[in-house]
Amino acid sequence: MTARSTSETARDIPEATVARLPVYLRALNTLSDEAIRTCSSEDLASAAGVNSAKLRKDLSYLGSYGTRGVGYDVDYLRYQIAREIGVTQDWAVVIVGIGNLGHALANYSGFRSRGFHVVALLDADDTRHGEEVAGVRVRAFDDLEAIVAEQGVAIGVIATPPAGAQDVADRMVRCGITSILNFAPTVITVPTGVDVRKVDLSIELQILAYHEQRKAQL
Amino acid sequence: MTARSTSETARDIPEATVARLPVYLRALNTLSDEAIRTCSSEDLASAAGVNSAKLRKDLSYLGSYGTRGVGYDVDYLRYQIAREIGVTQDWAVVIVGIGNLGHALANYSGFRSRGFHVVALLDADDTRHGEEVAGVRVRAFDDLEAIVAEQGVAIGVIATPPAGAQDVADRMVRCGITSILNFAPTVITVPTGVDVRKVDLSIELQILAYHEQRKAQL
DNA sequence: CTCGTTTTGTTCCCGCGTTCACAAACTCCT
DNA sequence: AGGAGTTTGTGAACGCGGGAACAAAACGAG
Repeated sequence: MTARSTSETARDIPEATVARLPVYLRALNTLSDEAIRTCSSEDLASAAGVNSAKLRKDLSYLGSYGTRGVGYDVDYLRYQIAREIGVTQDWAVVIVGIGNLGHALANYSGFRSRGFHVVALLDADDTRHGEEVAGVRVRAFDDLEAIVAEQGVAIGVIATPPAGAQDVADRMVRCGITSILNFAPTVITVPTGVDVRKVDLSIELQILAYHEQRKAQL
Repeated sequence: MTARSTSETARDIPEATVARLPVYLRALNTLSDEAIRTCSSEDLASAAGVNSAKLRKDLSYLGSYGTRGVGYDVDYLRYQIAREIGVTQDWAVVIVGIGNLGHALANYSGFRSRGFHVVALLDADDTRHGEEVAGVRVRAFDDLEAIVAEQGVAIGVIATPPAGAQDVADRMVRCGITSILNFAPTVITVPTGVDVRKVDLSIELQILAYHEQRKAQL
């Protein structure tokens, strides 16, 4: 293990592990709600739907937060993971594109409860401006710069039709946004230093269709 | 390359490749719309946002559909990929849970245009029954068996709150559904032979938050 | 205090996926 | 026809992630 120096340099956690930490966090929240104080790697792994060896290895990247022969303290581990992910602080999020999906995202309770705060809803269609969605007023896309500067937004969500997605991304990047979650079914390119994650509903269905077709061929 | 016998046995395509085929398919559709007849692996790769070597290797799992020195015929390759994925045929899909997200999914045009057909919307809340969403009437969750039997549904989408997701999945499996797309933020377990893919909005944001936090530490 | 039990943290190995690099194959021009 | 130029398809090397297996550490009983 990397020696933890006083400079507190962030160890590099494998990407695959980072993707699972939120799953562990949610499982720990559930356990905590059930008033369970302590759990073994086996318990937590099955709650998270993974192998226990993998879970232990994942947690070992964060540090040594368990007790051999005993297991993990649920609340303590939960805090450590939340801190590592960065959801102990609150993140301001801007959503661009208030169609069906944008609506759903704005109303999604899972954001607020996990440290994300929708500070603005933007849409290019000015007939929607002023409309209120999930307690937030829809504003013009041109307000992006001002909002990002005022509220210190680092994360942007794109829920526009595919044609406009690249433009929105470009503008977000120019404003200083460095993390983008893209729901538009198109490839967007950004400069290095900006992270993009893509969620594509129809691709997921197509992957299922492929396997379904293969099952049918037997 | 595996000799293509007359029995036309489906070669096994790596999972990572399967996940990219829909991306290539979309890129090809775009090229085709632009009246581009032929493209090189370099062209298609950049349109799909991947490395050209990876693209060529991916396509090589399907067969040898390009021409050396020339490239790929856009429409021909498009058809081959569509056939391989299984989106030349139409797939019946049932959506359970007509909240904000269920609404958005029902209205999502990307489904219909890619070979997926929403045949039923189901919700446990009977005050919603009869309501019409995207031209489909919302029905009782208890109608699931009948609908699956009648329409030959193989793919189910879960857009319920997390508490109900496992029950919905169990019932889908009992009806004979063998592919599930889960939007509920919870781990669901299914018997082997059933495929589940998970889309979790808040996990994606948390992954971005992690990287964002790391950038800020510098 | 010592021994047995439990469970973590880690090492080692294997397989998958990515990338490089190049031979094979096709076109075009002379 | 032949050679130069292009582009595919694939063999080989490499690195990352997953899983088994085990040593180290804590606890409890006697």
